[in-house]
Amino acid sequence: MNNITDDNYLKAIYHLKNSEKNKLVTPTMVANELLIKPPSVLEKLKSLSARKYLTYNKESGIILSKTGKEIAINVIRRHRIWETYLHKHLGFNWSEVHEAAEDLEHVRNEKLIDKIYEVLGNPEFDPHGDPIPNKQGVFPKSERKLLSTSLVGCKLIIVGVIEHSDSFLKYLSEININLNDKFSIQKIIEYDGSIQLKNKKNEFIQISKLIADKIMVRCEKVNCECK
Amino acid sequence: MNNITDDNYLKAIYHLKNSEKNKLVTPTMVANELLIKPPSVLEKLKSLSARKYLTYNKESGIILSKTGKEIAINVIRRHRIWETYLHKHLGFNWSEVHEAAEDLEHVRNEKLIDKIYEVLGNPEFDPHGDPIPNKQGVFPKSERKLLSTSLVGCKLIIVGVIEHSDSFLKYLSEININLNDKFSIQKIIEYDGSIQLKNKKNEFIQISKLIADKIMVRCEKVNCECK
DNA sequence: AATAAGTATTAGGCAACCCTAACTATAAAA
DNA sequence: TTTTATAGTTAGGGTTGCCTAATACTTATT
Repeated sequence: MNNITDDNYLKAIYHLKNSEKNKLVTPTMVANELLIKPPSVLEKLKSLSARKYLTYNKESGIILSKTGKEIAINVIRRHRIWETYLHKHLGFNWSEVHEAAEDLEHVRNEKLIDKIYEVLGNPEFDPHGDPIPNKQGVFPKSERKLLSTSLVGCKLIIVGVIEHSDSFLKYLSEININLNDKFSIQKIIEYDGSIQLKNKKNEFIQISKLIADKIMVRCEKVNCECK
Repeated sequence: MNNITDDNYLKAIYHLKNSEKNKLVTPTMVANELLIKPPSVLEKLKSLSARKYLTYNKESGIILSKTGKEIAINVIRRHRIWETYLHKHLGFNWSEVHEAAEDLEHVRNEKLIDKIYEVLGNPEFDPHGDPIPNKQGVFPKSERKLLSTSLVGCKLIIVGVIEHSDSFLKYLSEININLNDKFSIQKIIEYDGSIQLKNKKNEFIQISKLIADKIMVRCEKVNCECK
């Protein structure tokens, strides 16, 4: 439970690095992510870099060191394991898990996290479809891609979402799209990029491009053009 | 997760009040309990009393207000529910539960604590035999008494321990005394107050007065003199 | 009553985190 | 190129939570 702030900074930096690939991570980006002001970030960066968790300069931005990355991955690991546990063992739904996990991720008791990981059967993905790194910090491989990059005829399985907001997750539940559901792509409207899906019950579901950009899928059609 | 320090102060004060009944709670006692120095306590007391969680003056010592007591009981409730959960659902033993619970007790997600309490079947006692207050803050009744106040012939069931230290709990396990075990009292040595117990397998276990002072029991012999 | 011992308090400091205000680069736009 | 934003930085502040040193009380003990 010590160093909750360190945890949060390192996690935020890690996330930023991975979301905006190739772009560099700046103090202002971190400030926005953590809902604080840039000077606070600057100050903390000094402390974190003094402890060799990262380096920072204007040219290359903030770069996590090996140790810094390990800590961040560990926080993410704990977060996702808890989310999975809350979902599978305590009946929390898609949109409820995040908040509780946000606190639980800071509990550093190793035996505890090992135990619930084991009880869950060493899962590779959390209830949002996000990969759970193993104890060595290695993420599982998967051929996930954005729904919006799929083609007519793709046989899809929903493997994850990019946005975790309550409203988004609730919307998905409402239109009957849930993790591990299977769909085929019926039609893609050129005009606005919206997609018509067909589910197992032969019902049709219409999805806007905006939504399709936030859903991760795996295409199970052999040799599909989409890959 | 906010106000972890407030939680810890209020919990410490509550515990002190209840352990040293009738005695008044002083700043130095709190400092010792929390492993900090008296001036830190004095300072915090100002803040807590400004927020009406307690009152303090030299004559009556530190006295929790209704709200203060509620918060303390809630922390204790969360702690004991987690301990029970770790023990029953995650296979932690007697001496392992405390440390993890010390962090988990600060996670304030109500749905989470309600859920695990429910999954456990609304238990009334934790793995150390300590009572778990219900959601309204009411502790369950029980006729527990110290083993050291028992008499020859008592038919006892172990319902709790007063000390939670690792070494103590490990010792009890080693000499084969565990929660809910049943014993009868075979002999009491006047000279040093040590007690000879007989277990269900007719094995004898010798216990010093010091140990007997830290074990809570319930006597199941009808109309026993010990009450 | 005088000394010793321990408790309560005040004063003054330090570190962690966060903030606003103000200044400096830097990059985009006019 | 000059203006205008925007991002980065520094300076200076506030709060919380903890500390040491010094002082003021109390309470035993001699």
